[in-house]
This record gives sequence, structure tokens and C-alpha cells, in this order.
Amino acid sequence: MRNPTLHDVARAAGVSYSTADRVLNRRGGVAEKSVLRVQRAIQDLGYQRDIQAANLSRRRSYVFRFYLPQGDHGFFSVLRQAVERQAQQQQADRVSISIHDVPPLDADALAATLLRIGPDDCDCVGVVGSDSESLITAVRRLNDMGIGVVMLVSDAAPEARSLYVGINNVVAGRTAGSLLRLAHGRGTGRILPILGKLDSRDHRDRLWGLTEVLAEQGGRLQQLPPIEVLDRPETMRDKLEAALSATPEITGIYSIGAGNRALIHILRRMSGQRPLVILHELTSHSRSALEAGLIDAVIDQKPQEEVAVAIGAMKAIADNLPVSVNDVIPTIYIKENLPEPNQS
Amino acid sequence: MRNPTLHDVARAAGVSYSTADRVLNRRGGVAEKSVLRVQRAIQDLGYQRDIQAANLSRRRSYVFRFYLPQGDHGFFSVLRQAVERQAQQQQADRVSISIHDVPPLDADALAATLLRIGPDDCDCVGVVGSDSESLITAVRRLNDMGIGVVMLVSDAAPEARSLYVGINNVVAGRTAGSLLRLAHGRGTGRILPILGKLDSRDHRDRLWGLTEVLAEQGGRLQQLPPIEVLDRPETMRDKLEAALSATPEITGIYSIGAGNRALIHILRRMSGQRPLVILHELTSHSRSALEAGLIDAVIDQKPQEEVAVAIGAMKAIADNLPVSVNDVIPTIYIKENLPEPNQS
DNA sequence: AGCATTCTGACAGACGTCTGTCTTTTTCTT
DNA sequence: AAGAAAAAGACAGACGTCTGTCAGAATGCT
Repeated sequence: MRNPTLHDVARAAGVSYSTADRVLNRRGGVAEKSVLRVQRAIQDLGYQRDIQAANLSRRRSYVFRFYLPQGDHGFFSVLRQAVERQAQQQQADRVSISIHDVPPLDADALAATLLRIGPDDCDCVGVVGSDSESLITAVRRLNDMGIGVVMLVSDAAPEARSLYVGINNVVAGRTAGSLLRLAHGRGTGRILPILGKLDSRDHRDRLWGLTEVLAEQGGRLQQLPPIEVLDRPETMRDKLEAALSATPEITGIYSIGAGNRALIHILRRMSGQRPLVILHELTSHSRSALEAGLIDAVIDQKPQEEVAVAIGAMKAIADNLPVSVNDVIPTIYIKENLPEPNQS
Repeated sequence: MRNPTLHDVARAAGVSYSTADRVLNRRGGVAEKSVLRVQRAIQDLGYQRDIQAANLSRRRSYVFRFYLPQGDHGFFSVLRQAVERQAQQQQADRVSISIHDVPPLDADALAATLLRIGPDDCDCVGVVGSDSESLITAVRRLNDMGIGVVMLVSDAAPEARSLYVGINNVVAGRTAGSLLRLAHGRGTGRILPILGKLDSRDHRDRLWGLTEVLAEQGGRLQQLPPIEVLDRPETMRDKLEAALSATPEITGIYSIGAGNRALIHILRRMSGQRPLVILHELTSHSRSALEAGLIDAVIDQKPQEEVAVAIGAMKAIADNLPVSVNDVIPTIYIKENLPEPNQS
């Protein structure tokens, strides 16, 4: 019944514990034939090293760092809370997680911070990716030092980072498009995409997903030229109001990026029939807008789950185990299936 | 840096390790004032017992059993796979999980099986709940023996089981209703609910959720009398075709229970405009129907996640720790945001 | 055969906790 | 103040693994 121990393996292989250990931990100095016998015994018994006992003995603890954009509201604060919560829970499992602030929307500053990490500072870092040469350099350096890098939310430096944990943004855009299509029934409509900035990869991908799906409708749903609001409330207000008065027949809005507070504000004081609205990320604002019926759906990447997946993967990376993770699937929230506020 | 050990606590409290241990593990025979000092030291240092070392020392391993309905297709096979997968992963963490077959839809047989469990057979069991006196009795017995019982998918015996892990079915019904409403835009429509059997609690709840939401629409969406198909394909075919010809203006179908293969089959050979269709649980059949555009949305309870939550909770229950779990939120799948087939 | 080299085995101390036993100290009882 | 009872301390062996050291055995080479 009990799982076999390395002693059992040694006995089965007809060697001493020391030899089995030398094989298991690749210490070398073992004759080829003994190596084979031990490996066979491991196979036969289905031996799996007790990682907990091993970690105990090694005094190993996993040290992970998350570099997250500052900001006390919106998506990144939700993400931060998710990390804090996991940090708390994982503390009991020899995982120590620290969060480090970085200026938002500043890939160079992030890269500079990453460059100051020493080889023994941590086992793995989690960062929010963005397109930037300096970031790629910094990630490559970490990788060369043997520190794993997990990209969160938005991918970057795919050849240097260890893993990306986040949604596929084309899929997210397609999901939004498909919901808009569903909500239009068999009618026609005009969809206005709103985005933060076009030079952000994830925004481009989402827009592309939307475009794909709308194109499949054979012109029934027309995609209007996107407006770019640079995450600034005034820009959002000005450009959105301009768009709405220029094209009154807008039937749907897909807000691709952040800055939804201003959007919600405008929706609230809109008279008459409002368009369908889909936006990203469940935050306190989007939640209350959903509850109030000001918007129709939120596409969320479930930061809580995302962080849990990331940390699980970080452990595997630190242990040099094969990393296999489920994709993070964009979730659709409507008014009815919102989670409890204190949760994910 | 290092987490404090019980030795540290003992030193801080000015007592011996033995005494600190007696307090921590409630062995008794310690003077009140020493108890207090130790407790204060635990507080002050933020001591958390190293469960892994403790389990190692205690030779403790968690033994959980899942009693799942037989059946090699449909939802329960997905659930079973999820359990098997978790069992595999958790094996490394001193968790041994076994799956036991029970006849489907037979609460008495399940109860009889549960009655044969002895006090030392396992720490916790997971079962699929259903309304049944005999089940309640069996669960209460397990509880009295100190074996935790986690209800999966469908709740039962709330006063005797340890925990329910599954979706809120009223919420699921509301979600379906809300999607149907969204898809009807501002138009009117008639919704046909299809259910397995009305005496199943979760089906009643889902139907109720639907009814609630449709009622909030002020008659724009009319709910037709539900048809009851008892999970039998022929019944589904006969009753559904009867309903469709009696009420041609059906614009939406909400399939509340299982037996969706027959439904999909009928949809496939339906000519003209098909109604909107929402059904439950992502299985190979519903997935391919979604991909083929035969149905519009699937409401899923994410069995993989559900099982993970359940096992986590079982550990906490076995350790007598406070159990806090996130609700399982019904997820909306549309064609665009389906996960990879081999995943959740 | 003698010697160097490689391989193997034995052992001990650690990691943090559990548990049992035994002794010593403190406190209470009369 | 003496004895009983309660409380505290000391200690050892375990769990499964890691790591280092050292001695002994097997093998290779001349």
C-alpha cells in the first residue's frame, strides 16, 4: 500500500541506498550496469521521490517574485490581490512569494528592475509581458542565470521566457465578437471597438479576433474604425461621444483595454437605448456596471486561477520537472453568473 | 527569513519543546499559564506548523474515496477523468484517491455502498448527491464515524455532509435565461425547457432560475411548459418533435438535464431556422455540436476545477482545518472560447 | 602480482515534527 | 513538612530524503 521509498528501490536493485541515491540525484561515479538496475527498479516499483521529504531535507524553499505594476484599482489590483492571497496560502508549502512594484506601462523600468536580480535572489519571477527590446534582454539574462521567467497576462520574449500563463487574446476577441453576434440575433448592427493603444500586442490580438468573427458574418455586423483612448478618461469621453454622435446607429461596443470607468460613466448618463457593451476584466467597476445593467458582458481572465497556475508552474520549473499547464480560457461573466465579490 | 519552528516557539515562550508540543497538539497536562505563553509565542512569531514535516513524521497519508456513477460517456465520464487526473497528480502529495463505481441514478444503491465503509477505510469520501432518505442516513453515519463527506455536483443531506462543491443551480438557470434574453435582443420569443426529471433537485433549481429571469422580462419571453424526457433518447425525440410541431414559434431551448445526444441529433436534421439552444455540461457531444454551430452555448460546471476544489477541501477536512472554498461558478462556453479537448 | 582507479557500501547528522518514556521540578494537599 | 499529584523537561527513535566522509571491494592496467 505504502508508496515505495528509495530504500525499497535500492533493495530491489540489489545495491545500497547510497548507490541508488547517486543514481537518482545524478551524482555520478556509478557503473553503467548499476545505473540501469536502479533505473529498472524505479520503473518497476513506480517509485516517486517524496518531494516533501526531499525539500525538508534540502532545506529547500521556493522563492518566487512577482513584479507587478503599481496601481490601486482596476485589473492590476485584482491581480495583485490574487498573488497576495496565493502567497498566504502557499506559505505553508515552503513557497515564499514577494511582490515588487514597478511603474505601470513602463517596460524599460521593469527591465531595469529585472536586471538588478542576482542569481541567488530567487528561483523564478513572474512578470507582465510587453513588447520591448529591453525586456527581452532582461528576460534572457535571467534565463541564463537559471532563473525561470513566467509571463503573465501578456506574452513577451517567447524564446527566452519559460512559460506564458494567460489567455489567448485572439480567442478573447473572438469570444467578444461571437457574443455580439449572438446578441444581434439575425439583425444587423455596427460595432465600435475601443482600445487603449494599438501598439500593445494583446490589444491588437483582441481586435483581430473581433474582426475575424465579424467578417464571418458576411457584413451583417459592420465593424467601425476603432477609437484609441490611451487609457485616459478624457480621451475616452471625447472620442466616444464624437463616435456616438457621428454614427448614431452603433449597436455594440467592445472595449478592448482598460479605462472602463470613463466608459461606464458615459453609459450611465446616456439617454435612450444604449448599445450592447462588452468589456474586459472583472473589477469593482465592471462588476457594478454589470449588476446595474449598464453593460452586458465581461470577459475575464480569472486572475486568481491564472496566478495559481503560474505558481504551480513555477514550482515545476524550479524542480526541473516537465511543465504542463492548462490554457487559461477567457471566461464570460454576465449579470447572473458573477462570483462572490471576495473571490476570484 | 526562515519560518519559525516549534523549537523557536518553545524558546520564545520560555518552555521546553515538549511543552510547546503538548500545547500545539492538545495533549493536555499543561498548566494554564504555560498554555497561554505558548499560544502567545505562536501568535507573535506567526508560527505555522510545517504540515509536510508533520505528515512525514505521522506517516499520515490522506485516503479519499470517490463514489461515482458508472457510465462511459457524458458528464460523469468527464467527472471521472477529472478525478483520475487529480489522483495521479496528488499521488506525490501523500494523497491516495480511489474511485468506486456505483450504479447510476440509484441513491439507494449508493447509500448501501456507503454503509459498508468502515471507520478506518478512508478519511473522506466524495459522492454525487441526490434526494434520498437512505443517502441521508448513510451520510450521517459516515459523519458520526469521523469520515468527511463532500457532496459533488448536486447537494444532499446538508446537515450531515461536510461540504457541497458544485454550482448553484438556480444561478445556472438564471445564466441560461439571461443568455437567452441577450440573444433575443429586443424581440419576443418562446422558450422551451427540457428536463430529465422534475423530482431531481438540481433540475428543479435550474428551471426555477430560468423562470425567474424570464419573468423579469415582462412577458417578452414566454416560457413554455417544460417537457420531461427522463434521460431517454426516444422520449426526447417524441416529446420534442411534438412540442416543435405544436408550437412552431419556439425561439429558444434550454436543455436542463442529460440526454443531449438525442437533442443534438434532432437539431442536426432540422430544416430551416433552428431555435437558440443552450444546454449543460461540456462533453464530447456538446463540444462537437457547439463547434458545428448546432447549439449556441453550453453551461459547464468545470468538473476539473470542481474536483480540485473538492480534494483541497477534503485535505482541510481531514486535518480539521477551517474549510473555505470558492464557489464553483457556472461557466459559459460558446464556440469561440472552448478549452483544448484534453483539458478540463 | 602489485598498484591505481573506479565503484560501492556503511554510517552519521540533518530537516521539522510526532510520540512515547522517564526523570526532575513545581505545586497542591493534609 | 512530607507525600501525592501535576507539570515540565530531557531524550530517543522515527518519517523519507539529502549530503558528506571514509573504508572496503571490485576492476583495470602494467
